[in-house]
This record gives sequence, structure tokens and C-alpha cells, in this order.
Amino acid sequence: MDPSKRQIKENRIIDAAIEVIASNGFHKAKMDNIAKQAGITKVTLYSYFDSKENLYFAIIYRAFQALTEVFYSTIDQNKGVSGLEGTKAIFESFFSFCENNFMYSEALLDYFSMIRSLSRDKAEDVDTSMTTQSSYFIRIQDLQNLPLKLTVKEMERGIKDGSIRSDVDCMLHTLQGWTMVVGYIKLLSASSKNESPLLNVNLKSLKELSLSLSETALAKA
Amino acid sequence: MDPSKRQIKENRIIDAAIEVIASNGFHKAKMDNIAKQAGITKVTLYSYFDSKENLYFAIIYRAFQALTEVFYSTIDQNKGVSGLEGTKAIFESFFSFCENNFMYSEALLDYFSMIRSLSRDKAEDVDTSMTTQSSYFIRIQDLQNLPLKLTVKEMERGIKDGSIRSDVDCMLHTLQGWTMVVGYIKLLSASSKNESPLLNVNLKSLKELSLSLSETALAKA
Amino acid sequence: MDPSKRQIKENRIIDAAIEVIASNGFHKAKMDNIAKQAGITKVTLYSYFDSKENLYFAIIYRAFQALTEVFYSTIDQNKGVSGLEGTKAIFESFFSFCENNFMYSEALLDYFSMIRSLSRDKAEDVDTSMTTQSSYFIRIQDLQNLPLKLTVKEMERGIKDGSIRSDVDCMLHTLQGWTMVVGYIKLLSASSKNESPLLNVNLKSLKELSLSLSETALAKA
Amino acid sequence: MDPSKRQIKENRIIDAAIEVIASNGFHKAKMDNIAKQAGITKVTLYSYFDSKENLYFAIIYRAFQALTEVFYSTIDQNKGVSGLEGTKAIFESFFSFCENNFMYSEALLDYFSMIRSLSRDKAEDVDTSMTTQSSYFIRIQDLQNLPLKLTVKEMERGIKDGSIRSDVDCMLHTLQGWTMVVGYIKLLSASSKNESPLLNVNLKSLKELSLSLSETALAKA
DNA sequence: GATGAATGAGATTTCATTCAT
DNA sequence: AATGAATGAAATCTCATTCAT
Repeated sequence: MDPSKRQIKENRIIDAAIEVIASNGFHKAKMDNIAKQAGITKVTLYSYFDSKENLYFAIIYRAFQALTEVFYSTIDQNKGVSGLEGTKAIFESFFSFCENNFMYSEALLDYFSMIRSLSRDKAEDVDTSMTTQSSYFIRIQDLQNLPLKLTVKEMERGIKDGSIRSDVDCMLHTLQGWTMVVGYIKLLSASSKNESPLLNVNLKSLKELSLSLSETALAKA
Repeated sequence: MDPSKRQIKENRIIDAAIEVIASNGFHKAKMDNIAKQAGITKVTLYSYFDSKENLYFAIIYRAFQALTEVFYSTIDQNKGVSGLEGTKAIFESFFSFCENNFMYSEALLDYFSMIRSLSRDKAEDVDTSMTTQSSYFIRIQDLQNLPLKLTVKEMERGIKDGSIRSDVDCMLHTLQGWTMVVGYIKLLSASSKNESPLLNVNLKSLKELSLSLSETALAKA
Repeated sequence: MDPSKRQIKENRIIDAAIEVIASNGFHKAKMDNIAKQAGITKVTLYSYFDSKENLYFAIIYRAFQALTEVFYSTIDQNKGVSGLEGTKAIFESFFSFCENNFMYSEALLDYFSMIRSLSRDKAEDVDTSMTTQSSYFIRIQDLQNLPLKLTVKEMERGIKDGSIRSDVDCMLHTLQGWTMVVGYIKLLSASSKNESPLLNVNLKSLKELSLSLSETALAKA
Repeated sequence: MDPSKRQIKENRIIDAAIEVIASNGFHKAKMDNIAKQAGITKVTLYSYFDSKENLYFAIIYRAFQALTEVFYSTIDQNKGVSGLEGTKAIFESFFSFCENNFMYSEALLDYFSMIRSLSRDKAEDVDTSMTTQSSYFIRIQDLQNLPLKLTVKEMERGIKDGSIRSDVDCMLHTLQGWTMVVGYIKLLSASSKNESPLLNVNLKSLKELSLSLSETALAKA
């Protein structure tokens, strides 16, 4: 098939999968339903994605893509301001991204769990080729560090323009920011529909606290 | 059966489950393997745990117990020092706990995914009673907020003894600390067996950075 | 399970399979229907028989068993008469067996086709272990020549008692008889429900002609 | 397309199908492989043959054609000798034909299975028109009895010229001869790659025995 | 007429969970 | 309470056949 057509259809399938998975979660989503939602047969579905797992990798890839785009656009919109402001803007975008694309942020988290199981398989010499051959899995490999790198670059710009302390280890601080976002998603996901009593803390304040901690850490004294 | 004997066996099963789940994660673990590892049959396994999920709840409960104990003991060992120091010590313990009990920290995270899935089911009118009536699930409910509360209390002590700024929202800062730990676990799990190039950051420095951010946020100017 | 109980159930499944296959033929029979007919699930069916093919081997085995029993009983009933008469009786029984157990005779024919495909697989170094490991397949190997041997023995008795010519090559004549029966089944199967015009020959006369040819070949001049 | 070109291509496809089917039998042959072997796509294959079955009918038709030709040529070469000799020659040719064209003889046998299956379908009110309207199926109808008729005619010549007993039922004896050949093919196919111990009988002697039985039955005392 | 993609039916597998003894 | 067998739901695969272009 014309590669671009195939791509279009593949995307339609991923759209369908996202809809189904978004409402039921990955484990409860049925391939049958995804196929139905995409208006195709299960067999066709399998001709596009070797397995449910690989289909999920495609979604995860989209999540990384979307996140990356958000990062790029944030950077673009903050060319005029200081690197510190730009860095803060990136983290703010990241937080918003997670809030507005809950399914994607969940996918991002699941990704970490999945590579964790994968690696164990590898350790036990089980055949993981099926999974690791997934083109999307490979593409994720290429993409996963890009958001981090973009953040690092923005921080470095901040160092240059004097808005960020020169002794800041950009990679380290980027990762630290990332842990805060990741932890935030987790809390978000757990609390979004949960009546857990203690979590009556306004998540917005939590986000702001995290952002201000970052700023404090980066900004000149 | 003699209740205490049952308890012993139950614990043995949980031990077995931990071993099996530790190597491939919850979803890839098979009840068959767990039973085998425990030296019993699957049906016996089911006579102890209604479902795979409930078995995992037992593990999660253990994780919460272990974490709580660590918190208590940390608090105990830091009676003499300031509340700020005590708080820092708690977070340090938390980080160490995760590093040393990776499976437990994973279980803690999975717990959040599970209650999220539960709430989804509830929204869809699926019968969740089986799960929510699970004795371990109930026990977790009672325990889940304790570590948070203990941290809050320690922070409050810090406010009283003047080591922590009086305008600190203890619950908020506790949660913020928690997000950093949670994000840290995620990175930990993802990086442990992943050859991702950027993650050549020493995880120890990451932990220390997080701790120092917390301290800065709490300590008097 | 108690081996005998398993055997009983296995036999019930084979009974069900025979019913389904008898009315639709092997290729059109669905595993689903066989399972339903046996009052079990498909999975259970598969726990008894690795594949549809192996299930068919079980039926073929039964066919060989039934045929062997018929041969034994025929021999038993013809102890008093000459070897020639006994031999004729065996062939007569064979013919009747095919007429009365059409499904079995078809299975016998299919067996030859199946081992033919099997052997090609082997030649091409494809993994045939699945098929050849079938316990029924192995059992058939042990049984398949017994009817031939019994016929040979009866012929030899005929040579000894003087009713059969002493220069007869028993194995050869047995096989020759077998070819006539096999050919007869084929015609039977093709004609039974077919309105083929030329086959207005009475199949009974055909059988008698074959028998008389055999007798002529064996009997003393 | 130019009809003759179509015919050529059709034949090429049949050649390819024969190669593929020869190695594993009809049921294990894949349309995919046949298409590949013919150097065309599956859809093109289907534009030539409505179904796998119909493709096989084309092969079967070829088998009947080839067999018929052999019969004609045998008859032609035996004009000068007696009808009995001619009849024997026909059966001899038939045996040789099977040995030399194993795939064809198998196809001939399969044909009987197929028409049996068809008649079953008809009984169950399944629509069989697709098959029965297949041009090759129709052509086979016209041809299938010709070899038998030729044999009958040759026998009748034998009766006239006095070489065959006048009380011989030619149709019946022809069919009887046919059963022997059919049985022979079956044994041939089963033994060719089978390590069955008893089948150490020289198949050539078997053929000769069958022929001599026929001769005895036909020849004047 | 030819092509790649899709379909539908059925075989087979996996696994959590339940049943019968 | 313990066991082997069975269930049901879903994943996955295979292949003849059909569709859209």
C-alpha cells in the first residue's frame, strides 16, 4: 500500500485504540473492540500491529511526539524571554500537557513499567524480539530523550544569558524536574477519580510549589 | 486451620508472589508460577487469595507496612534533632526504602493505578465489591495515609521548634516530597535495565538534589 | 485425573468427534462443534487433543482397533474351518466392516493420506514433532499392521491344512486382498451418495467378484 | 486477453499448483505458495480459478486427460493382439501411470472424496452450484467414465475374439480391476515414505499378482 | 486484468478463575 | 483444606476468499 495511506490508516487505528484504552485502561481494552472502533477486522488490526503491546507502543510514541511538540512550541514562544523563564515555561507546559492529555501521561508512565518488564525478559534470555522489533518501540527509543534534551538546552541558554546559576548541572536539574512531573502525574491519576481523603490538597498548588522549587534551584541567588 | 498456621502459610505465599512478581512485574507474573514457587497448587493459592489482584494487595499492604515502619523508626531515631532534620531524614529513608525494596516501591505505584482502575469500574457500574471487600484492600485503606501523616506531623514539629518556616503548608509540602520520590522510583525502574544514553546521571546526585530542594523550601531563610 | 477416568472422558470426546465428523467430514467439522457435542469447552478439548489432526488420529486408532477386533472375532469363529475358508471370512468381514462403519473406513483411507503429508514434512525438515508425538499416532503405528499379520497367519494356517496352495506368498496375497478392499471402500465412498451413471453395478457383486478372485488365487487347483 | 494466451497462463498456473500440491498434498498446499510458484499474485490466481477446489479440479481434469490418453494409446498399440491381451495392457498401463504420475493418481482418488463431500453438501442444502458449474468440474463429468468405458470396450472385443470368457460382466470386471489399481495407489502413497516394516513386499510383485488375477478371471479356462 | 489490503471463519493458545471430588 | 480438571474470555494465527483501486 502507498506508505502514506498505510500511515493514515495506522493512525486511524491508533486513534481508535486511544479511544478504547482511554475509557477502559490498557489491560481492560479488548482487541476486538479496538478493531470494531476502527471499523476493521481483528485480523487487519493484527496486520498493522503484531500485538496489543505493540499497539500500545504506538500510542506511547504518539504521547512522546505530542510532548515533544509541546516542548518545541513552548521553546519557540519563549525565545524572547530568559532561559530561566523558558525553562519554567517548559515545566509548566509539561504539567499542563499531563493534565490535558491524561491518557498520554498514563501511557508515558506505563512505558516505564513496560521497559522494566522487557528488560527482565532480556535478562532471562526470553525471546523479546517480538516486542523490541516493534518499529514504534524503536522510534520511541529515538524520541524518548528529546524532551529531556530540549530542557537541558533551554537551561544552558539560561546559564549563558545569566538567568540561571552557572554551577547548575543542567542534566541533573532536568531529571529532577522530570521526577516531579512524573510523581505529579501519578498523584493526578490516582486522585482524579478517587475519593482519597487526604488528597484534598489542591493539585494546582502542588504544581506551583514544584515549579517554584525548580525556579529557586535554578535562579541566581 | 489453626489461624496462626494459616497466617504463616499466607506469608509464605506472599513471599513466593513477591519473588515471582519481582522478576517480571505484576502483569507478567502468572498465578501458576506463584503457586509453584510457593509449593502449593493454584486452588490452594486461591483459597488464600480471592484473586491475583487481592494477592497483590497483600503485597502492597506489606509495602505500606514496611514503609510505615521505616518512617516510625526514622522518626524515633530523630527525636533529638530538629523537625527539619527529622523531615529530611524521613525523605531520605523513603528514598533508601525504594532503592532497597524496589519491588515494594513498584507495588506502591501500582496501587495507585489499581485504585484508579477501580474507580473507573465503579463509574461504569461494574461490581467492585469483591475487590473493595478484600481484607487487604481494607487494611491498606487504613494504612495508606499514615506515612503521609507521619511526615506532616514531623514537619509540624519543625514549625513548632522553629526549624521550619511557619508559613509552610505541611500537607502540601509532604505531597510535594512524595511526588519527587515517586518520580524517582519511576526513573529508577526505567533506568535500572535500560541502556538509555542520557541517563548517565548519577541517581544518587538526583536524590540529593531533591532532598536539598525540599530542605530549601522548608528551612528558614 | 484417575487415568481410567481420563480415558473415559477422552473416549466420550472421541465419540462426539465421530458424530460430528461422520456427518460433515473431517475438514468441515469444527472444533467448536465437537466440543459442544462433547459437552465441554474448546479449551478442555485441546487439553485432551493437541490439534484437530491428533483428534482424528484417535478416531483412526479406533478404526484400527475395531477392525482388529473384527478380524480376531472372525478368526475365532472360523477355527473349525479350513484356513482358506478362514481367510475368505476375514476378507468378507473386512468388506462388511467398511460397509457398516463407513466413517471408520473413510478414516482408514484418510490415514494413508495423512501419513503421506507427514512424510513430506519430514523430508523438508519441517517440525513434525507435534503430529508424530501424538500418542494415538504412535499407537496406530503399533496397530496398523496387525490386521495384515492376522490375515497372513490365517493364510499360513491354510497352507498347513492343505486348503491353500503351498506356493502362495502369504504377505503378498494379503496385501493384494487389502488393495481390493481399499479400492472397494473408495468406490463405495464415491458412489454411496453419488448419482454417477456408470456405477449402476451392484456393489455386492463387485465384492463377491473380488472375493472369488482371491479364493481362486489361493485355493488348490 | 487473447484466449490462447489465457490458456497458456492457465496451464502455467496448473503446473505451479501441481508442483506445490505434489509436495504436501492438496490440503496442506497454500494458495499463496501456488501463486508464488506461478509468479503471480493470489488475486490473479483467483481470476483464473474461482477456488482452490476448482483449481484442483483442473488438475484432476488433467489427470483424467492423461489417463485417457494413456488408455487410448495403449489400445492403439494393442490393436493387433487379442482383447484379453489388450485388457491386460490397459491395466498394466494404468498401474504404470500411477507409479509415474503419483500426483495425478492421488488427484484421481481425491476426486472421489470431493464428489462425496459435494453430495453431502447437496443433501444438507448447501449451495454447491459454484463448484458444480466450474468448467473443469463439468469437463471431468464428461471424461470421468471414459477410461472405464474404454476398458469395457476392450473387454468386449476380447469376448468377441474369443480370448475372454463370454459370461464375463465387462463393467463389473472393469470396476474390479479399477478397485485393485485404486487400492494399489493407496498402498503406494502410504508406503513411499513410511517406514512400516511389513511393507517390504515388492510393490512390483503386488502389481503382477493383481494383473494375473484379472487375467485368470477373464481368460477362458 | 492485476495488485495490495482486507475479510471471515476457524484453529490454537494463554491465563485467571472456578468446579468436583 | 487440597487437588486435578474445567471454564470463559481474550489473544493470536492461519488461510481461503474478496474488495478497492
